[in-house]
Order: sequence, then structure tokens, then C-alpha cells
Amino acid sequence: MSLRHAALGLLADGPASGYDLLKTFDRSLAFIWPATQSQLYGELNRLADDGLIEVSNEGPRGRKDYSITEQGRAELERWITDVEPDRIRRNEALLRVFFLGTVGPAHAKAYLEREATVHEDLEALLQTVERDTDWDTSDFNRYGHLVIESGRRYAHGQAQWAHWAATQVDNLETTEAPAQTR
Amino acid sequence: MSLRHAALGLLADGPASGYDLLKTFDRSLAFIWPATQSQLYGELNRLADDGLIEVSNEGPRGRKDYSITEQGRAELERWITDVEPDRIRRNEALLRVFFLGTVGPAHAKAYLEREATVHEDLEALLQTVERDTDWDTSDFNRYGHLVIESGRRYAHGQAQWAHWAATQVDNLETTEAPAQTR
DNA sequence: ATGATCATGTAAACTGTTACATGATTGT
DNA sequence: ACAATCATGTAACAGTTTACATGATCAT
Repeated sequence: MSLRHAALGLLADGPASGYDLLKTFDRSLAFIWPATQSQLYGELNRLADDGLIEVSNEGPRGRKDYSITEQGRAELERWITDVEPDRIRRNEALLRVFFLGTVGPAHAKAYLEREATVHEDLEALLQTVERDTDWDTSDFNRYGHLVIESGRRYAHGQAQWAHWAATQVDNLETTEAPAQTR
Repeated sequence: MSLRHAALGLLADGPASGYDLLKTFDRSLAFIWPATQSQLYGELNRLADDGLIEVSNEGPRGRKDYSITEQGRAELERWITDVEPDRIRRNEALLRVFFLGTVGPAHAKAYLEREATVHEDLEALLQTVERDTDWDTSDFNRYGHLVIESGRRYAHGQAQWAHWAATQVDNLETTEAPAQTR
């Protein structure tokens, strides 16, 4: 139920409509917690039903600005300080690495070098974002900057790892056990 | 649909039952692609229906050993070499960092130091696994070793980041804009 | 007037989690 | 005999994605 708290967290920084939040999601939370329009609108209605946010303004085209309530603020704080984060991490790109033995050394190396490139590109992108953003405009942005830095380091580390892993492939394949038992 | 290919990939290394695969999941893929018993048994039946695996042996207690078929091997290779991996990464612990401005500097620092500890513990665990495992027994293990190394580096990097981020909190909070507009 | 953008919603399909259910076999 | 483990399956629920649907308002 993290989307719920993500929306709550964004509204803690100031009132916004679903449409606004969606853009914020795409700009800032997208790499950490993507959300679709469909999902977000549904969650906002549920949050409002539960009294954690409320419609503070209605605008043209059916626009609804939501504000966080006291109850919502309390719930957000509780979530951050008292609830142990879910540590589940799914990574499809790494999952494939387990199975690189089935495609042969050339494909395996190509796969790993591609991973290196992808992460180098990501690092470059995050560096640009880091440089071109004014981080000192809100708590959300100030702390968001820390998250971007985490991502940058991650991308850098993965790229380095992938290059290294590619050099290991020949080792792995020549060390291969004499007869495959299957 | 990665669970499907994860199961296929494990069976590429040799025949196994759902029960066996579940143990392998828990031991090796758990941190990258966790699966529940319920999910796995269902997927195996679907894979068999689609001809990507087949029941190669039936044992006591209704045990069914599955083997990968030629068609299954082809699909696995196609997936690894031709299908661009899904890059979606969800990370609840990092999501919370965006919202640390709402809980005050003391809680924020405590949160980040706890993240550091969690990742140091993870690094230590992976180091132990790395040391105590005989990696040279199958392609799956050899390439799995590369994944463990990736995880170890990740854990190390995240721990370092978290310590650094904790030192930044006071900076962020003192730089705070004069009057919060809300 | 009309195309772009703003703005929200619903339905179906799919994926993943939790809980329940059942029973066979093995080791002590 | 009985506890532990082996072994598979189903059902209900929660979360996510994709596609469809609708219409208002704004700028040119």
C-alpha cells in the first residue's frame, strides 16, 4: 500500500489535483515508485473516503484540489517512523544474469556490456537532473535530491559491476565442469 | 511475466519438481525475484499447458518432476537475448526518503542511519554467502555468483550513501526557506 | 472552429500475497 | 504412533497495467 502513502506524502507538501500529482509522479517518483493515472485517481478517492485527505477546492473541468488532513499527516508520520519498509526488490535485468549460461559466452558478454551502457546512460541522465534542478525550493525537493544521489551512485555502481562481470564470463566458461550432468 | 521465465531458467539447469524449485527460489532468487508457493505451482501448470516444460517423472506423494522442452529452451533464449528487460524498480525505503522533511531532522537522521545498518547487515550476509558457497558446480551457480557480487556492491553503496545522507540532514534543515508557504 | 491540453473516471486482465485445504511418506 | 517433511492445489484478496470513455477549457 505504498502508493497510498506516496500520494499522501506529495500532498503533505501542498494541495494538488490528481492531474498535478500525476505529473509530479512522472517527474520525481517515477524511478522509485511509478504510478498510473488509473491507480492514482482511485487511490485519491479512497484516501478522501478515509478522511486522510479532503477536497479543498474545485476548479474548472471537474478539477479537484486535495489537501492533506491532520489525520493524514499523522498517518504519514506513523508510516515513516513506525512501519518497517518492505524490502522486496525485483530486478528483471539481474534475474536474467542467473541464466546467462544458457545463451553462450558471446551473448552473455553482450548482455552484460549492454547493462553497463544502460546504467552509464542512467548515471548521465541523473547527473544532468542533479545539475539542472533547483533543489532548495521545498522539503520534498531537498530530500528528493538525496534520493537522486542514491540513484546516481547505484547507476554508477551497476555500470562498473557489469563491466567487471563481462570480463568474468570467459573465466566462468573455461572453468566449466568437465561433463554436464543432464 | 518474469516468474514464468525464472521457472524456465531454473529448469534449464535440470529437471525438478515445484517443491524443489521453491527451495531454489528461496535460496537464490529470493532477493531478486521472490515467488510464493501458490504462484509457482500455478505457473508450472501453465508452462506445461503451453508445452515449454513437461512432466518427465512422477514420484511419491504426487510429486511431479518437470523438464524443459526444446520449445522452452528456445523461449528462454529469446527472452534473454531479444526482450528488453523491464527496468521498473520499486523501493519503498527510498520512497520514504522523499518525505523525511515531514518528520523532523532527528527522525530523518535516525531513519537514514537505520538504512545504513540494514544495508551493512545485508552486505555482511552476502559476504558470508559468497565465502561459504561452492560456486563452481553449475552454470546457474557460476552466473549466480555474479549476481551475488552485484548485490554485495549494491548493499555496500547504499550503506555508504545512507551515512552520507544522514550527515546532509542538518544542512538541508538549516538551509530551509524562510517562511513555509502553506 | 479546432487541436492541444486539462481532468477524471471505469472495466478487464494480469500479477502477486495470504490463507486454507488435503493428503502421502519418512524417520524415530 | 506420531511428528516432520514432502508435495500439490484452490480461493479470496490486493495491487498494477492497459485500454476505453468522456467531456471541459484554452490558445490560436
